This record gives sequence, C-alpha cells and structure tokens, in this order.
Amino acid sequence: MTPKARDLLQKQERSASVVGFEEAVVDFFVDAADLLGVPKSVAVLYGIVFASPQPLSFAEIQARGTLSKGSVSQGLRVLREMGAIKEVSAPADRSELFTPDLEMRRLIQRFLEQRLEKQLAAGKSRLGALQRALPDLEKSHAETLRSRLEQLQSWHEKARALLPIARTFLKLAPG
Amino acid sequence: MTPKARDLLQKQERSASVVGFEEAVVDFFVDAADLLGVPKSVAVLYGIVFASPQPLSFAEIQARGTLSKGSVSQGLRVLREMGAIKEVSAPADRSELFTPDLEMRRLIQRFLEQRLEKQLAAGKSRLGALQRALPDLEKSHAETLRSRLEQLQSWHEKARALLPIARTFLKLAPG
DNA sequence: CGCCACGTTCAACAAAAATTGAACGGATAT
DNA sequence: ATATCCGTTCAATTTTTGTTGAACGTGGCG
Repeated sequence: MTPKARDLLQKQERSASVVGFEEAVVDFFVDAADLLGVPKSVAVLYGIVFASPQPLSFAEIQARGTLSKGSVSQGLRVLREMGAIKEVSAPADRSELFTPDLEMRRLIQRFLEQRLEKQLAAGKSRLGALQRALPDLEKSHAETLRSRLEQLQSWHEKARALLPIARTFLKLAPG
Repeated sequence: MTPKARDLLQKQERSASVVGFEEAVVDFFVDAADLLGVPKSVAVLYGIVFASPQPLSFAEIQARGTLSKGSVSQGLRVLREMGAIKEVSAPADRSELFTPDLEMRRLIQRFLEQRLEKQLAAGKSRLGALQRALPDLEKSHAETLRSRLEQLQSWHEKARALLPIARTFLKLAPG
C-alpha cells in the first residue's frame, strides 16, 4: 500500500452527519472533563473514540486535526491506563486500533475510588494531627475548638460512609 | 485607641499550641481545596477562621502573614458568598469580625447542588443534541452509536438519581 | 473640611497546567 | 544494512489560573 493510498483511506469522506455526531459527543465529554479532573485534550480524544462506530487508528485520530501528535500519544496512554479505551488488532494492517473499553459504570467507579479514597485517606491523617494538637489548648478555647473538630470528623465519616452507597447504587440497572 | 495599642492587640501572643492547631486545620482545608475546586488561598482563609475560637477581624487574619491584603479581601468575599463564614459586629470596635457560618453539611449540600446540578443540566442539553444528530446516520453505524448514546443517557440518569440520595444521606446525624 | 484608617478593585505578575513539536527509538520493508 | 514509517518522550511554549500590591473609594474623626 502506497503512502498515497493510505492517505486517501484515512481521509475517507465522513458524512456530515457522522462528523456532527462526533462533534456533539466530543462536546459532551469536554463539558464533563473538568468535573472528572482530566485535561480537555483527553476528553476530546475519548469523545472521538467513543463516537466512532469502528475502532480508530492513531493516524485517523490525529487526522481529526484537533490535537498534536504528542497530545494524541499522551492522551491515548492516559485513557488506556484509566481503562477507558483498549486496543484491538486490525485485521489487515499491523497497526493497533482504539475503541472504548470499560462501560461508564466501571470508569466512574474507578474514578470514585481513586480520587475520593485518596482524599479521604489524606483527610484522616490530618484529623489525627488535629486530635493530637487539641489537648494542649487552654480550657476556654478547647471547648469551641473541640466541637469544631467534631464537625470535621463527623463530616469525614459521612463521606466515607457515602462512598460504598454510591458504589452500590451505580451498579443498579444496566449501563 | 492609638495605632500602636491596636497593633499590640493584634499581635497578642498566640500560644504555640493554638498556632499549631491552626496550622493543622489550615492544612486540612488546603488538602480538601482541590476536591472542592476552590483556590488554595480561600482554603487557607477558611482554615484560619475555622480554627479560631473567637471571631477574627480583617486585620488579624491578614496578620497571619500568609496572604496579601488583596487575597484576604477577595477570599473573604468568596467565603461570604458561599455562606461559609459570616460577619458579626464587634462589641467594642466598629469593624466587623468573621466567624464560620453554615455547618459543613449545608456547605457540602450547597456545593453538590451548585457544581453537580449545573453539570447535569449542561449534560442534559448535550444529550438532546446527540439524540437529534442520531437519526441522520446510516443504518450500520446507527446501531452501535445508538447503544453508546444509551449508555450516556443511562449514566446521566443515574447521576441525577444519586444526587437526592446523597442529599438525604448527608442530613443524617448531627454535623 | 481634610486627613487617616480600612477595605476593595483590578491590572500586572507569578505559578501551575496543558499543549506542542522536534528529536529520538524500534520495527518493517527494501 | 539502510531507509522509512509510527509512535513516544520531553523540554520549550502557550494558556489558564491564582496572587499580589498599588491606586482608589468610603466613612469616621479631629
């Protein structure tokens, strides 16, 4: 296959409706990006892959023209590590093709565990430090502050308790 | 009251233990800051106010030396708007003093509503656009894509359903 | 009234995060 | 072997976000 032929293949006309759909999907994920704390480029990538009926090659993705080669490479790696996309081997060509992997559900679950669990762990040790700092305070102050600290602790426990609930909940129904 | 006298008052010795406690509280909130999506300076401010047994004046807060006048001013405004702190009038002096306002619970609740609700609303309209883009696609493609779209919708509904649950849950128990 | 203390605003600055592209390395075809 | 195609890496750059401080009101006090 000559370079030229491959080039044509990559640029194969995508109908306006397909392009429109892709753009809408990309927008959707870009919106969601900051909630999930991922850079925009990663959201764009995922949108492109998610919106494609067939698996896409690196070249095809890059050909969308939104992102530089470097960003595509890094972004795909991030998505693979997150389990958001996977590689499938192409029948004809040797190059790998990308397609969405885990369902939303698992992705979100993983997100919850990683981001929130870490946060909670950090919080816990901070609270320990506070606990320890408390006894040295004068009486008058200690009272108010102890109650504030309790607020923090109570909040922390609730957050921890909520997590498994959310987990369970997200398992319900197909998705 | 001469400036000098006031100055002394502001710098009144805070015992090492009080300072230590404050630092620990500040650290706690700084940690939490990025989860909540607020800038560090705001977290620091809230920590300072939260860790203080008495309400603090603008000058006292600034005297902690961590933040510039501008940041203190802006940050206090943000916190007031969030309902995280409130002003109480000082008995002696005319200047206003700051103290924590809403309990954690309400703050978090508000946070959930503002950040997530907005997100969900945006998502909803995006999904509408996708819905509309779908019918124009060819058969072969439409099948896969329709199913992907359904995934998105299902996810969206679940998130929406989870919100009230979280709300209820956070109301349980004092805090 | 004019001065001063107190806060606010906002344009300049600094820090952090994301993006790019040029240099590199490994695999395949010639 | 050598050339070439693909993709990765990473330092430089751009963009975004947060912070600062100087200039500017505002209200109280002499």
